[in-house]
Amino acid sequence: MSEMQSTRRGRPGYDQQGILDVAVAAFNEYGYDATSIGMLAERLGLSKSAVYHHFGSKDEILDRALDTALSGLEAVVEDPLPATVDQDDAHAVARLEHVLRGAVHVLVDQLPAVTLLLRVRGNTEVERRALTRRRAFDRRITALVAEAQTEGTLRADIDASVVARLAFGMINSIVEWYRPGGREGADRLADDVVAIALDGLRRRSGDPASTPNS
Amino acid sequence: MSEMQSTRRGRPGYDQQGILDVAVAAFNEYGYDATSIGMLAERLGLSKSAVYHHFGSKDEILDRALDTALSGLEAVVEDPLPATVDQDDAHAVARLEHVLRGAVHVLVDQLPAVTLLLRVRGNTEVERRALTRRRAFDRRITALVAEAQTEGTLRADIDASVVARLAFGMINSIVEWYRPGGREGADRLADDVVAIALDGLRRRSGDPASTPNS
DNA sequence: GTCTATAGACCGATAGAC
DNA sequence: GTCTATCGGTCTATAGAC
Repeated sequence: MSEMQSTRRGRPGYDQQGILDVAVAAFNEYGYDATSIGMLAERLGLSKSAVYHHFGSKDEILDRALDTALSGLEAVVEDPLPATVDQDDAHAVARLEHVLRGAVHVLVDQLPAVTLLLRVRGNTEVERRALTRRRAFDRRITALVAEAQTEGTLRADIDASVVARLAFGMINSIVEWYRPGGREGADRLADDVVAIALDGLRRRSGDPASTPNS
Repeated sequence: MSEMQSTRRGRPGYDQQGILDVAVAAFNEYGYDATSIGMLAERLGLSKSAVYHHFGSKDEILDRALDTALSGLEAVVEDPLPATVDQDDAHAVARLEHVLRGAVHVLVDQLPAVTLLLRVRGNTEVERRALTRRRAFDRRITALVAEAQTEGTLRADIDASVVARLAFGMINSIVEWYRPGGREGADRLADDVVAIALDGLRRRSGDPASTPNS
């Protein structure tokens, strides 16, 4: 967000966000380590030194990109439910469904940054800080699952942290194949994820007949 | 498999499999690109040249490791169901469940190799060949899902390829957190995956009460 | 089968001119 | 804000002795 291409003056060139977009795309394409500053400079039509004018180090570029993804995800768990379905006996499961849908949307809206985040392994200090924030996010999801199990709306025969990990494993895997402009929109995709995770794929007696809509 | 530590003769040292194990562990820890032959040599207690005696290139090590994972997964889809539940109206869904469980087991048994496979992005010829084999595997899963939808045992309101991708996204995400020797065994984990994917997390009226068993 | 030594290329980062 | 030039370091791979 920040300033867009509103009132930039002086010599034309890249601002930090413009360089960031190109860098994240390259990191996702080749991997962070395999992407040199020289390659970024080439893609930007700049020299290496010009890139170093905008960012102090390669690590700093990564840091900024990961913050974009993490901020988006953190906003999802902090976003309270629009108080429509409030205060009944399915409060936690409704919040969980809300969070699952929100996560799918963040993932689709910030696809490059989230893709980068999910490939971080913790080999540098910047990466370890990002993983710490990711784990805090995971703990909040696990707590939400446990709450829904306690209120009786979620099956309680599977460990809450395993549920949280598998559910978000399913969501996170979307970055491996989702491409904007495809047939599947974010809303539809969120519907599919929620349908599988909460209600399951198996058709039970009493289900209405349905046909594929691809 | 092949020969194990049976009848090796001559100067003691590593065979290809021994080097492979160390290499895959290092690739997973630091990433393939960030792992130098020098680091492998150091871990093995050998020189760089000694490593090049066993493998012609870094790429060849990767190729062999990916083949291990892919062979395991391919064996799962080719493995016919033990003909117990054969020939009823739930043939395809039973085969799908069998494949889901088999995939979890391969993933747990060959954790390092599968982990490596799932991080391949297709930047070299070796990686692209591996991705081609992975896509062929995905297509067979999608076909199985479509078959189960046609026979009426799986809900048909979600595109078969989306179902296949999300289900295997959930399974594949296990490599991100599963560690051998943990509380969760492979069988138990496969139960959990099948329970969520096929029956869903939501508790429905009529479900027996249950308690967590962590 | 393992070693030392070295080649040739590329890396991240800096200095300083314009 | 962008450039050229360059430093010190690391990488994959090869050559050849033992």
